[in-house]
Amino acid sequence: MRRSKKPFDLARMFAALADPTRLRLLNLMDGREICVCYFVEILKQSQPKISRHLAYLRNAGIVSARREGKWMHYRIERPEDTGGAAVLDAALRSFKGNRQMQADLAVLRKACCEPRGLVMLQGAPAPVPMATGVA
Amino acid sequence: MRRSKKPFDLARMFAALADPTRLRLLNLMDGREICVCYFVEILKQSQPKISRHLAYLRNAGIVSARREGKWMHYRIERPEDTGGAAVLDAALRSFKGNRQMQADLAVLRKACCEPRGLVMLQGAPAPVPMATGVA
DNA sequence: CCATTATATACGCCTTGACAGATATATCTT
DNA sequence: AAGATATATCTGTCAAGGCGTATATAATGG
Repeated sequence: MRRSKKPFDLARMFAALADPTRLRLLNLMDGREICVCYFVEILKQSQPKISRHLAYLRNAGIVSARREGKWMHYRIERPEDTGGAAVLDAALRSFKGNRQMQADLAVLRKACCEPRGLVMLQGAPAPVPMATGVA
Repeated sequence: MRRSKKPFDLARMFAALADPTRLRLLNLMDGREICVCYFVEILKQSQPKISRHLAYLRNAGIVSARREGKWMHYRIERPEDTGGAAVLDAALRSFKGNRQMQADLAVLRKACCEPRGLVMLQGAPAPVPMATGVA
């Protein structure tokens, strides 16, 4: 049976972006693959809450997950749809000028340099930079 | 009392964009000021529904309204926030590749050329092109 | 002033999704 | 197999917001 590719749902993507916690998660994932424990530690939010928002982003097709032992790594999955990808890129770029987002990235950098400082992150796999995909 | 400018709420803007009807409205407003009756006629949706969605966009600061006699004209209001404006622009551009959006614009063009054909639009003020603001 | 037209808002119903807190699942370690 | 750890899902509660229908408001024309 013909399974024609479902058309990209822009409104759905916007719904996925319509939450401050999810935006912060995407900001942290921008340009790297990163483990759930980092999100929990950096955003200082409950683990179930982080996990639910990640699930939402997964269902919306914006991020993908990869398991590595006990750890789950999340990364941004740029939509194939050109318009969708452009919107997502614009969103990610807009984070650059946002205080909160800058602060989150600062904490991430610090956590990566000295994970022993963050009890939660001892032994956790460090985030891995990725090609951005943005030409 | 200090009324410092409230910071632009990106998540809120995304929430405003997270509805197909509102996206269709924005598409029709892209580059022109246009009267409510056109929305009702082109989207073939109930007048209260259209009006509610326009109110939502107004509250989100994405559009502004201007009264002219019985008619209300709506236009897109680009956010002052650079990132917000960039996201909105990307969204508007993404409509270009969308069937539905293209079809809506085709109906609009037709309605403008021969408003007598649309009973609802007899005597209604025609949409007026605007500078896009996108440099 | 009354009717008509254009638009906005109110009401009631229903779904989605946010949250906290409890619990389930997967993996590793011993 | 029995913890321990990392993450996911379930449960119940609540607020936001979608819809249709009814009604309110604003402007215009007799």
